[in-house]
Amino acid sequence: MLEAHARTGIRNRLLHMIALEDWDLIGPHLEAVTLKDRHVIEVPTKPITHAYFLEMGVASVVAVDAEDHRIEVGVIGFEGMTGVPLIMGDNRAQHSTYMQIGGSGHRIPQEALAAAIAKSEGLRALMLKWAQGFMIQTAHTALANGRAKLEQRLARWLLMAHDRLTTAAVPLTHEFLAVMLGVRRAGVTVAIHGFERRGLVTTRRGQLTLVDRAGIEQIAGSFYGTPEAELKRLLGGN
Amino acid sequence: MLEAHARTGIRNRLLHMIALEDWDLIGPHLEAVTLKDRHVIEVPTKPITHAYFLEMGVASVVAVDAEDHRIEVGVIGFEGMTGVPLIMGDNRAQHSTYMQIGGSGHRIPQEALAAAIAKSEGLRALMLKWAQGFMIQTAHTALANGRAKLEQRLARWLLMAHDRLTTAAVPLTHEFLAVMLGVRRAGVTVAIHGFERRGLVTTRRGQLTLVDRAGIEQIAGSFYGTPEAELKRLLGGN
DNA sequence: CTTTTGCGGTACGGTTTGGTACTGAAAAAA
DNA sequence: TTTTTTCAGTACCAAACCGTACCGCAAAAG
Repeated sequence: MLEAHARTGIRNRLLHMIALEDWDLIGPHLEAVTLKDRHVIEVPTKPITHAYFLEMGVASVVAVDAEDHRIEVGVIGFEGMTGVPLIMGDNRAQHSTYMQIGGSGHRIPQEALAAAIAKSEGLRALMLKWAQGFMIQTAHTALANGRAKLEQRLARWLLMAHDRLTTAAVPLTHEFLAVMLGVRRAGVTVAIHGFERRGLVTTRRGQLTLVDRAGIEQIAGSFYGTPEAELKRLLGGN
Repeated sequence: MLEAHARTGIRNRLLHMIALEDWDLIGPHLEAVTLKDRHVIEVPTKPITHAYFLEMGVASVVAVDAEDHRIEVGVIGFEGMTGVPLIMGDNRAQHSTYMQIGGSGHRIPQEALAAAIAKSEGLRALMLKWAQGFMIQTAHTALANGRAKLEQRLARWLLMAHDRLTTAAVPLTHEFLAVMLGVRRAGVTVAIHGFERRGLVTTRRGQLTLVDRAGIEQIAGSFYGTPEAELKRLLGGN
């Protein structure tokens, strides 16, 4: 639980943007949580018990179908929250959501969130705009999946991760990157090797560090950037 | 404009599900429209002036980036409405939306829709659930784009179109199918030829008719079906 | 009926990616 | 420290798909 005056210590953009008069609807219900690597937040078809406002780390939202095909459809960090369906009035998880890079955050029970959204129009508007931003991200993931090459998609992912981290180090194995991008592990290895050879990243076992962000942006081209710009527009430039 | 008693003639699922007490917020603002092939409904970055409730035909929502890469991220028919961002409190079009297969519908001005959603909780809940269903569709499009083969994606698209048409004939050129799937026109031609050889479809210039829907479903596998089932769950089985 | 345009069938080389598998090395566990 | 596990590097063939292009034919326009 967080008192109103405690918000100064909060990094989460959404929590930060909650109007003072709405804070009583959210703050008292928040529970600080540590979120380790691979911590599972939502499981497909199961009820969503909490929404998580991340402070640190990166969560992956992964779509899964009946034949176990899977691919990442969105990433969430300190700029947003998990549990988008809750905002839409649905309490069933559609996708698999888990921490891709460990961190921390605050979570709120589904019931408390629903009550808060029902009571405050401002709160509802804020979260709907976040949901809209997340939709845009998913749409652009669909675009990248369909038309970008492996190297471009990898670059896009690294940039999105970097945006949500405080260091340039991305602690992740090739295996997990491959799952998220929906490609072979070996393909990721080769692509990363190419980045390394061009001086864009350095690597260690289970870790990858961005060195030349501009260079990576150049590779990603226009597959990166639109969702980020749109989220800024939706939530204001602060 | 539609009177309350005129709703019996309506095929659109969403309009049909609007509660009687909410109808006054919507019905009087509706304008019947004929929607020809390629009719443009929304243009990226421009304001959304109307939301369209389709009666017949199929609309495509196509994501576009700065380098003009494009791919379809959703299709809409009589089961839904265009202008999802309006539901989320945003009035700017993110994607390109246009009629892929001509038809008809009713449109409502953005302002009237916004006012209606603000006034009625039930109306808001209904449309939010539609938006949630559309999000799921987009996520599964991302999944199919990343992991399905051309043949599977084509099968998926044909099934989604068929769901929204009254006849088994899909009046569409290979060229447009290719744009939506984000593949070569020639690739579509070859794939359709394969379907035809297996007796799944018959073709005429600018038209394609489903013959063996079950066979097409088998090809699409689990890439088709989830969004459809989820929309049913969200909006009720009626 | 003739002309023009757009659509579909086909081809070919090149690139990208998948499937699979083996290996050495780094990190974690014993 | 030794053993076990996990991860990254690499290789090979096959399949899928792209870029491009040409040509004949159907449908629309004149």
